[in-house]
Amino acid sequence: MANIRDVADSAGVSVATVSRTLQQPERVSPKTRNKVMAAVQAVGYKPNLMAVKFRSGKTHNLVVLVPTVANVFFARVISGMQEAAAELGYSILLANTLGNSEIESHYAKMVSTSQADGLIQLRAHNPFDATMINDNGLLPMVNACEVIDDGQYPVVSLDNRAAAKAMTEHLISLGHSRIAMIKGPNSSPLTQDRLAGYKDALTQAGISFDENLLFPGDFTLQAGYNAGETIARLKDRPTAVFCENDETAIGAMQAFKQANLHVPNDISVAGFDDIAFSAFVDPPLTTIAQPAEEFGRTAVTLLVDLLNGKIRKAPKVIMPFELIVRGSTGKASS
Amino acid sequence: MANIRDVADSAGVSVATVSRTLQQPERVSPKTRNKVMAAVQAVGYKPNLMAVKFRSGKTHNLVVLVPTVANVFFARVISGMQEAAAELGYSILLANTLGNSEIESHYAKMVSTSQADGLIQLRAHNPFDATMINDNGLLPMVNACEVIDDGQYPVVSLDNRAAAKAMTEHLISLGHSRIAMIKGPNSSPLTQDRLAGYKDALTQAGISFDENLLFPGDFTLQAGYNAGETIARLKDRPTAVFCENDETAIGAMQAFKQANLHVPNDISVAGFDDIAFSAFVDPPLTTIAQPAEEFGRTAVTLLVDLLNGKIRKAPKVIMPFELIVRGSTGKASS
DNA sequence: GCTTAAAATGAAAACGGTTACATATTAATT
DNA sequence: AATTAATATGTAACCGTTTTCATTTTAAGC
Repeated sequence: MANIRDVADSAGVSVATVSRTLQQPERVSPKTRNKVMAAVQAVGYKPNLMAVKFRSGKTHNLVVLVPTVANVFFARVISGMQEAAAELGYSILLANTLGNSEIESHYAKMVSTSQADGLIQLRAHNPFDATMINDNGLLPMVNACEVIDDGQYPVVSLDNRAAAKAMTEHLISLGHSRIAMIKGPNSSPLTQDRLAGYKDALTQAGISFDENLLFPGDFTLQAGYNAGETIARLKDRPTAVFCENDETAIGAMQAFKQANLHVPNDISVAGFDDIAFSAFVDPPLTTIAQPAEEFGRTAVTLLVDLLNGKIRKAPKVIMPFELIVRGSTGKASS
Repeated sequence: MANIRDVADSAGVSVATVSRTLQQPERVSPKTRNKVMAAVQAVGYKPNLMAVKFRSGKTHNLVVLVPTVANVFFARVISGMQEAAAELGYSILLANTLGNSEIESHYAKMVSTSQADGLIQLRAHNPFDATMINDNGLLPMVNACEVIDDGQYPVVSLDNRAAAKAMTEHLISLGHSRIAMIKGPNSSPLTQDRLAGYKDALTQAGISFDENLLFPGDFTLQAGYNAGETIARLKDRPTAVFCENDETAIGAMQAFKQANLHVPNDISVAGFDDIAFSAFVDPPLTTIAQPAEEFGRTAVTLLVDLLNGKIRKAPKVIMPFELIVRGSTGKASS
């Protein structure tokens, strides 16, 4: 494998000149620039980027911790990240953590071991023990989507509370007053925020909150199905179910159908995220759309700014949401 | 940031001893080992892995080119990869190529620029121009899932032809003889193989192949929906539709429902892949299950063997499939 | 044409580890 | 206790770049 010295010899210049030609072409005369470029071609030179990154101390790699790439919403976020990263000259190292904190640590350590410049977390908690904290005590990190905002790190998030309130208001406006909620994991801030928004809307409409209408879930199809089965069997069945994500909603709808309940005539179902499948289930799912790709783009941009010292105080970016009304929600069947 | 020299000074030994303590602990006496370990703690030493990888020439990174992480089947494959990689001491660098050959090149070049040791492709074609081919003319690469087998690289694949034949036989056994197929992109070898299997079964059953029952698609929900709409409108409608993946099948089912066709009474629908959603649509989808995680594990294992020179001739691994019969296929309504 | 500033280039020292080789220490053998 | 082998440690070269600093070349100003 040809190295920079081979190029230098072939071009009859010093290695410094070769390096400069490649890094800052304007700093070398057009004449030598051409000589060097020709030599690069001639010897088939490919810079050893491991050496470059080592020497320069900048890897231009960003680690992204994603709970599971199987989540179609995250997949869209990742697409946005990759776009923005490419534009800014960075590579994304995607870590599919599966909620496993060992895997999380493994990849997070890439920052403290100089394999990556910064970190983006799509799932906010405090995964980082002291061993992976860098010198000034703060990792170059951005939290996106699911954030715990302790003011230390930049965050890009949705106003989940407002979105959940908007969806609940939609259901109330259709005449529903017994509205169940299938939650995400209690440990998730998303769950808390969406629950709060749900309560906000109830309170505002003068509907008293009923703890018994809350059902546990974990954002999976199966959990939605399980909760749906339970709900279908209730004597005093709610007329609407608000699910904290679309997978849950699709699972619940399936359970309702198998229990011979018609959606939305017998029971309305609403989701959250607007994943691609939601438009193709029967009936199509009413949900909250999030600008997923934009989440990714913003997170990357923020992180790169942070790395370049362009950010002093940790900013908070709130992304807009949109209520998408489809066929799965309808008038309450009193 | 403390470096190896700081540790050496603190422990009162040479840098070589520190390096040995960390890399091959058995080669240093227990006494100094303890001294060094204590010093590592004391100064908060974190090896600069960029330096290690540069010096040793082994990055222990594997690049994985995935057409789109949004494909839930690929997501499972990736999970398997990450597992196997972790066990073998490798990191997966996931590249979401979106079919964009620039992104593909960008990440594939990580191998020729010493940022990664090898490459796994989940979508086989010939993306690599000469500039990214290494010295001996061959990249350390494994093709998985969707493979063009030119005998040069190890492959891990499914017998798509046999699987498609099995599914078609299933439909024939239910009395169907007019069986449509919604294809994937023609450029994909998967499409060709599955089409061949479909024809095999028809031929074997003495059913003549009808070109007009072939419908274009691209593995997306929308494409399935579009094809489904077309099929629903046909005067001489087929009684079954075999879709080359589950997304397509789910899209088609939705179109059928909106056209007031009942699945499977009016028309049977079959998919391929057995993604999680398939069990939760109405009716649940008959499909072909693939050992997705095992695909990933095998691909990684193969690549690491290749890197370690344990493989001489490019092996071909064929993974098993399973026909999963659910509610979307039923007796032909003559 | 001479002086001076600016631009282009080269020599060599880093960067932070690993590792071959030399040397010192310890253990084994007689 | 002396000799030898085995083990432990140290010295220094090296990996392929970038970058500082010194030097040379070119351009500018008068």
